[in-house]
Amino acid sequence: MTTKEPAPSRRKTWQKEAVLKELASSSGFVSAQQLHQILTQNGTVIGLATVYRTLNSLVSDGLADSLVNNNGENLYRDCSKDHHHHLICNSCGVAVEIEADEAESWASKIATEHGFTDVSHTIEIFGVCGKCSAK
Amino acid sequence: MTTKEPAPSRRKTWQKEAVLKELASSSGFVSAQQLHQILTQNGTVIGLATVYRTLNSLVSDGLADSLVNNNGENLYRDCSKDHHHHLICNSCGVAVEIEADEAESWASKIATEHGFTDVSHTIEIFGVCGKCSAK
DNA sequence: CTTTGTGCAAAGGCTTTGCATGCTT
DNA sequence: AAGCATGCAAAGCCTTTGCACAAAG
Repeated sequence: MTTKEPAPSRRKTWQKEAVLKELASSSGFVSAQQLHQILTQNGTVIGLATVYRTLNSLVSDGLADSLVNNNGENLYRDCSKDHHHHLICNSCGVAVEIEADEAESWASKIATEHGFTDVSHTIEIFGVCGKCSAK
Repeated sequence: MTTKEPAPSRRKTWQKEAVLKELASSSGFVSAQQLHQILTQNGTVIGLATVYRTLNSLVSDGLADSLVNNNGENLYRDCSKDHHHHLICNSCGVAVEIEADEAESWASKIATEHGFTDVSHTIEIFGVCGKCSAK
């Protein structure tokens, strides 16, 4: 396994700015398809492939974070936002932002103990929220 | 979004036993395709679709856990095994099993506080291991 | 005998890629 | 002018599904 590195973005295009802007104005994680749909609805005509490519380059440039949800979709988030995690309802999909200082420090401690550097992590909790389990 | 529930398994077949047995003898998480490949190599002739279906029913029966990795693949694990997490090297792919009691209890505490039930979580740490960063 | 499980192949959904064209520099 | 970025469509992957046949109860 080798870390793949899509070429970083060298040129400035309105497409990239549009994607980044929309990503920034979204709260929490968004999928590439959602982002594309939102842009389209806003009247921005942009190719789906471009959204994917832009998102991927944003991630490799460290401008965005990504994770994979339980449906196998990639979700993206503006990296400049506070680093936090989510508690996601498997039934209605609602995502609650949670404080994860404890987990944060635990993760970095573990990584350091094992000699790892350039550490990142994925911490997401799934379950069924109160409303849904009441049904 | 609604939690889907494939019908639970009612009949006993050698295919199910083979899948469960192989899952049990695997350490950590395995993908459906890996499992199918292993079974095939062992001389067990079984359909890929059957492996998928069996694995899914094992999960809904609570006999197996599943998660999605960064490539969008579903990974499965025998539920009876210890619950642990991984520290994964982005460069060489080595995966170190880590103790995560702290994180475990933190996760369930958070979920409970927010009224969530049927909780599961994904906690994986990525980084570059000592060997790779030395290169 | 009835019903569920299996196999195979086709279909689905998300993401990546090839290629020609357009835009940035 | 030269080269990266974009769009579109085709191709790739993993997973699910339809259907006929085999097996379990």
